[in-house]
Amino acid sequence: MLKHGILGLLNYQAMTGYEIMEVFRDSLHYFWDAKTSQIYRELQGLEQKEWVGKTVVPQSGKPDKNVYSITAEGRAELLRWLADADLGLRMKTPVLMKVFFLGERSAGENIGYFERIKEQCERFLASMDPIPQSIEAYGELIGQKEQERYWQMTVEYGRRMMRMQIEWAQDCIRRLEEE
Amino acid sequence: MLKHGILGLLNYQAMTGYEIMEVFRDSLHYFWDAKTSQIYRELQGLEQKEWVGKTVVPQSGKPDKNVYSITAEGRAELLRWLADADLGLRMKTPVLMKVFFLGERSAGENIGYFERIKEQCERFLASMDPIPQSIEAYGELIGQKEQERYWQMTVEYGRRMMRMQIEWAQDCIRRLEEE
DNA sequence: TCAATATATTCCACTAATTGAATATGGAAC
DNA sequence: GTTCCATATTCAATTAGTGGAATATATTGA
Repeated sequence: MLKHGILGLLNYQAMTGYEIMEVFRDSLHYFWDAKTSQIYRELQGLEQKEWVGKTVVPQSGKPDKNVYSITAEGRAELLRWLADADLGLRMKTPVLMKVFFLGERSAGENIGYFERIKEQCERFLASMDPIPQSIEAYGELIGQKEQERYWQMTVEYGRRMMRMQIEWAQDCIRRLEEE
Repeated sequence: MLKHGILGLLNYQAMTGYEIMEVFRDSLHYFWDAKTSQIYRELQGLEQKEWVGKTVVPQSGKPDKNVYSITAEGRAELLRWLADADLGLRMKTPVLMKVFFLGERSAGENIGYFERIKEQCERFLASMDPIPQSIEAYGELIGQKEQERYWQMTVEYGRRMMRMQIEWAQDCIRRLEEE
């Protein structure tokens, strides 16, 4: 998955590992968390597969930059992945793994647990407010205005997800308070 | 995560790897998919950590059964994990990794993509109908009636998640049809 | 001027999960 | 009677991801 995410970004423009890390940290972070070390390792893997090429850009003083760009094969792989029958709906939901076993704790403690979920989701929801703006700015910057609508769809998903979790946590609290 | 899920199940009653696999396949599957081989490997890991103990039960004809049961340390670890500050909200959302890069394809193709998401979620939502019943039956079977309410909460999350995704996919289609 | 932050990358040990094959037996259906 | 399914477990190769340290320099702010 991360492999294809990186491929997708390099399809917009050539980038260094550091720049890719920044995009993940600042923009994709809310649906895919990637550690710097993994991004660099994936880049090496992509290079071996010849889905990306590396150009070393010497810099005076600073260490050399490795600028990666997508190859024709890489682009073909990106399109293959997008067309793949796997829609990407399967995912692991760690919060439910915990909730499933919450019976080991007291109802009071668990109400606290759901309150914290609500709080965290509310804070996150609020923090998403400026994202549509920065998406627009980024689209403008890299000259990819047509992509924006899809990026906005991911933000919309994030928002709906947070609202859903807030309502669900509220419902769980109601169930626990009921008796 | 899987480690703690297994620990949670063994906390209800002693089980073989095969029985744990069945629970994952039949009940936890919709929020945590676990391969049989991984369950057996995790059991070995849990045994090494002394969070579970193994009793070999000889069977006539059939190969011996390894029945695992939780230890005092295992139970302590389960409670520690439940009380942990990490609520388990961070997760990877592969569907959004794809949607983010859908701009490489035509609007028509992408409408098809979202239609398939809607269909799959609707099918899944319908398939969840009998789950609350089987949860009740399972709770009765293992004499854990008090746990049921938490299991029902995970089902409720699943339902809300599916409804959210259906509405979101519909919204994405609307956006793509708009112009 | 000192410390912190940003740029830029690499390496390592570890944990987690996937995929699939292999082994072995009992029982039910056809 | 044999094929398939359920029971029951193990092994191996591979991929994916975590967490953190190490290295090196430039710029910014207090």
